Amino acid sequence: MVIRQRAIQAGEKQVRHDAILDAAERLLARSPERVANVAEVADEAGLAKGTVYLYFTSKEELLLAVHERGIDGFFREVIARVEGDGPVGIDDMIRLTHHHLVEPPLFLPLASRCFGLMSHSVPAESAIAFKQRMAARLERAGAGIERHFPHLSHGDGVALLRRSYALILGLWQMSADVAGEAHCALAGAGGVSPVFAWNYPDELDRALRALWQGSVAAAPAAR
Amino acid sequence: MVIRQRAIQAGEKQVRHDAILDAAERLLARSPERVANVAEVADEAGLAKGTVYLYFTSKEELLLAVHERGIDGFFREVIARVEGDGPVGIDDMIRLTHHHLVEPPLFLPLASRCFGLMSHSVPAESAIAFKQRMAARLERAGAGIERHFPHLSHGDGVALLRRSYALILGLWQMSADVAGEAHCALAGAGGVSPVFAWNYPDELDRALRALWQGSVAAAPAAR
Amino acid sequence: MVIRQRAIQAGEKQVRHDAILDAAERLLARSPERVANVAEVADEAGLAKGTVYLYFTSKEELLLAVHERGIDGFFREVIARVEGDGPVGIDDMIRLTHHHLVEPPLFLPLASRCFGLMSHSVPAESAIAFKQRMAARLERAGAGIERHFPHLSHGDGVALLRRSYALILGLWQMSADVAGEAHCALAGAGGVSPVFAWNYPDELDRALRALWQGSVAAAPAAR
Amino acid sequence: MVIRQRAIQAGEKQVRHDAILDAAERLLARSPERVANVAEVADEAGLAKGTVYLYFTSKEELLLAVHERGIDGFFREVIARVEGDGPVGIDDMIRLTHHHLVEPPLFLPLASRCFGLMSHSVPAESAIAFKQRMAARLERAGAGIERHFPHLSHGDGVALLRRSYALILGLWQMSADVAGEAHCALAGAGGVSPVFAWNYPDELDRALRALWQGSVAAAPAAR
DNA sequence: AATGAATGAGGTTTCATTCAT
DNA sequence: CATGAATGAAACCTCATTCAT
Repeated sequence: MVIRQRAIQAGEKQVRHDAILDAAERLLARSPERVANVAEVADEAGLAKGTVYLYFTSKEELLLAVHERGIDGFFREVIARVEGDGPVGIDDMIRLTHHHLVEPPLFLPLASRCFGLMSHSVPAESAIAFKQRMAARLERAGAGIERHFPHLSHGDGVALLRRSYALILGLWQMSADVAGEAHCALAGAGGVSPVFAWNYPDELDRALRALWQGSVAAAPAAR
Repeated sequence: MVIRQRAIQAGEKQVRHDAILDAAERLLARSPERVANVAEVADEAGLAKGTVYLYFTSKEELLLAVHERGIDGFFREVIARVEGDGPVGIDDMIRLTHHHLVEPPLFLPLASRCFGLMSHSVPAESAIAFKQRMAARLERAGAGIERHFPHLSHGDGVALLRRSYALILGLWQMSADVAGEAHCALAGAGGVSPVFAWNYPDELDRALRALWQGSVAAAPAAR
Repeated sequence: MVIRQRAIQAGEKQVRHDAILDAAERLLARSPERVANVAEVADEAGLAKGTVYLYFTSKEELLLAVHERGIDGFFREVIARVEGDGPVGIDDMIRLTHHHLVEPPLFLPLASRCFGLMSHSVPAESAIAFKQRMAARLERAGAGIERHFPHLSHGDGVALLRRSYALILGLWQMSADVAGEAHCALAGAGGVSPVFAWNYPDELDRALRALWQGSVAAAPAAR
Repeated sequence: MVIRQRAIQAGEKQVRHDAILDAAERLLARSPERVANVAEVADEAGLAKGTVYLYFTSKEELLLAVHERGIDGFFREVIARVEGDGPVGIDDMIRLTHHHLVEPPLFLPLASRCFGLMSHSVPAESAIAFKQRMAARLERAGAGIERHFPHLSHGDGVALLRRSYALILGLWQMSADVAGEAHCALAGAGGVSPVFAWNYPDELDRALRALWQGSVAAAPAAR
């Protein structure tokens, strides 16, 4: 392996850090059905295996970082919107969701894989730190949302986001479930049954819309 | 290992088949954080490793079968209720959900693990067959539900079940997420933040109730 | 790898167990300067890596077993001699030592490597069991020796063996010390210095003889 | 890492050289059960990893140097004593041994680890140089001892030191052997067996005393 | 049918050493 | 001289699956 430019300064290190995340992301996106091993990630990043371990404590932490970056992109824009001056409606929120969480081919598979993968392997400290960063984002986004939908009271924004995320993830898993191709095949074949007459993006759309409409209306669901 | 009586007749085979599922279920329930390996399952069932492969093509198929049995229990009772004579309300549905899906310690971890585990490892045929059995149950349950909630139109029952399941699974994963213990710790510590001020069973209850109330009311969410 | 005859019965298993030990021994003897890895051992035994782990919990336990077998051969013959009818003299003991511990090319390198290697890695249970088996042998051999050398009192036999072993090991390490070849080179070159004018087998001989003579004489060293 | 003053002059280099040895020694003493890695040594010395390699060809050479320094301290005092004017007795020698070799927590673990570690990794040149320095010390000490114990003839002093060292090292390894804690446990439990009824310092004391007494008496062991 | 011995691919992590800066 | 980022070989062990008995 050619010795690449060394990352001496903090900025350069950040670049390399991100390059590794990019590599992992590319691999994940390329074949969502499996988790790349560290050797592959290093290779994809044009680095040696050991170098990856200079930037990430373990493979799990690397995956968690990729995941977090995906979430972060979503939250940053949500927060920018809800804390900005313009009006924010349900459609805007759904559009953001699609753009950041549904369309990128890697987000959902990774999110789905992060459970079970990390619960066990990530040291408690990292897990807590992750959760705290997450909480900060959630809280800010939730509060912002509450400002835009006057019928929401304190805590409703966060709860809404939580349920949205549950739907996003849960529905995706149901569609990706056992052999998604099979799903398509059956949908085409059986045809009429409402069991197969759905596809993930549309169904998510409807479900989210129902959830939000039900929540921001005059008589919101209990927090 | 003692050589047990050979299962010659179909009935005996079914018994052995179920014994293996029972064993896997016990192990899963005993330590939900890990997936038992085949040797352990065989051991727990009082059989040899090779014997497991006489009844299940692969480990994945075995897990899928355990999962399906869990789902089946739920659907059988749902169908019995909605096709029975008595009245059925939202509370009844939520109670059944809790009883079959939330309370058994193994269901959710397993369901969660079934994605990603099976999507790629289970041969298409098995996957299709699984989906078809699933579809049949769903359809019957969905239709039954539609009869009990007059504002639902055709297909709404199935959609409602689908979204319910998404919430059940999605919320559980969020709570089990990265190191559930960390969650508890933070909940106790920070205290005030609505981000941590929730627990799975209660939140699921509220979310399901909101979903169903919103759906079965006069102006249901679009299918 | 060709599937070799399976070891079904206990006897066959013992054979395979020993075959693995033999393989490890051969490798150790072939290149005493390094510890073979498990893959090599398996290969040398004509087995797969995994098979080695069927017979030994870990690599350390395997090495410990090789070591113990070497010791065992020595003790078995010592015990046979001292518990037999014939007379036993110092020369006999020294001869046995040479035959079992000095001449086999693997014993000393392995013994030397067993410290530090195992202290950390072998679980306490195994270590205790090993020590207990060792103690039993030592005690029997020590008691037998005391019967043949009337001036020895209780415990002197064991102490004598202990010190003998210390000399065997300590002197060997000094000679094998930093690059044994260098030793030879210097011995030939400088010539006259008593520092280099010794070789392991002879020096061990003299040291053991002095130790035993001093110990079994009328006024033995304090236990 | 702060860029420390560069060592331009020979004296400064020696200081840095020793600082590295000190660091290695401290780490070894702090946790005798493991060999520190180069990064730790550098860190402990307040230097960068690469700097260590400016002063030592390899990790092995570094360890060898630490070891040699330990031996050197012993020999320097021994030589001072035996070449001094006062009388020197067996007790004095044993006292020196304890002070320099037994009591420092790092000496024996390191000495023990030096075999096998170095035999193959240290280039011949270094090994020869090491041995020659060692020989010079040994010879001087041996000769001095012969002057103080009139029954010793030429070469006996060196042989005595050699055997002493073998006992020191050999016995230590036997006591440190497989899981020293186990040893203690068994010693407390079984109680009566002479196999466990010993501890290193006392046994070494007795063994050395016996060796020296037997050697310096009128009829010494053959050289 | 049942067994369980044998297989061997597969992945993570450590760390001595090098060398661009 | 000093640094520390980068390297990549090396080694362990697990476990799903096969197949001789």
